[in-house]
Amino acid sequence: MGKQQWLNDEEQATWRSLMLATMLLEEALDRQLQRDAGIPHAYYAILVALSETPDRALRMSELADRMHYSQSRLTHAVTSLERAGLVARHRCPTDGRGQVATITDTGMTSLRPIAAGHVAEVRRTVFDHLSPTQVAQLGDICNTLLAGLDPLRT
Amino acid sequence: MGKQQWLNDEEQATWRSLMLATMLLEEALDRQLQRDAGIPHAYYAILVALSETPDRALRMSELADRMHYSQSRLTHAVTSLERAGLVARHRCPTDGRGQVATITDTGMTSLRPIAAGHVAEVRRTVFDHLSPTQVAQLGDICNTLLAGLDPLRT
DNA sequence: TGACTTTACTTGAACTCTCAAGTGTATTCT
DNA sequence: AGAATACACTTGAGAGTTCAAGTAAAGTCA
Repeated sequence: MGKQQWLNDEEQATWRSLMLATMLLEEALDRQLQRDAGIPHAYYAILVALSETPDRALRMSELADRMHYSQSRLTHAVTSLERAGLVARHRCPTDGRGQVATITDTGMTSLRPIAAGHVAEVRRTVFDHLSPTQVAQLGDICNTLLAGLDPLRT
Repeated sequence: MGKQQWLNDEEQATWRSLMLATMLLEEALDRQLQRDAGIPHAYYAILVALSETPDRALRMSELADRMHYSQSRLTHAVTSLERAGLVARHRCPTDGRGQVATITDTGMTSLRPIAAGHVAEVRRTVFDHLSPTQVAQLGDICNTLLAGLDPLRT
């Protein structure tokens, strides 16, 4: 009744390919970054987000929102990045509850070669294999899914 | 030289959408299974693999290969599933080093409604939003990527 | 046969993430 | 102002994954 319960053959095949491809892709990205930079992909993404900000700093909550990470996840991550000297934390001047995370000079300096290695891996695993048409198709498909997955998107 | 170092705008946009979509999708799948079945997606996949096998049993190494999990990951997972009574482990009769994992009757009985709930979530998050053309495109793209990601594939 | 190597799996520690609970600071309401 | 509530972030425990090291049973070869 209403919705069918199972996937048809084409959906099934696509689903299995998607699950396997995303799993292997994430593993490849994590392995490369862990090997060459000693940080997981999720932490690298935080550094990138901070580095792209005008003053290299963001409130914890704003950063968590942009990354789509939970506050707790972000706190743990920033704690670790702080220990590594790549990020610093300061009290927010305008809100006593808040904290501002900043990427340090060391972080910025480290990031450049790390980003180059990461992009090379992204090329190697993904874009080297896809035609421009496929890149466009994949982008459309992901944006379609995001509309359903991410209620915060416009 | 040779390869360009960065991504162009279209690649960049596709890449960010892909990373976000796969992250949110996995979170949705894990949350649904954790909530309704008390197991993570990776463990659910093990149950499915065992249930699809003729005699509901597989050698640990064979199972690890099929799942693309490390031996260690599988050992930990099966240990947990065994504690939950969903899987059993026996010594392999033909190889003293080996272990055979079996999905128990309890496991099989539990699996049916769990699978139904999972498939509903997959539909809700993915296939309800994609046209048949997009499903085919996505399948092609993933298979293309898998050829590069998974050296074990023919 | 007996040493050597390989294979199959397990173990334990370190790390990341989630979830629930906790701390301290604004904000709101009367 | 004072009480109640909401917000920003942290903390700690539990669970899953990885990695390196460990155990034990085959297989190999002199």
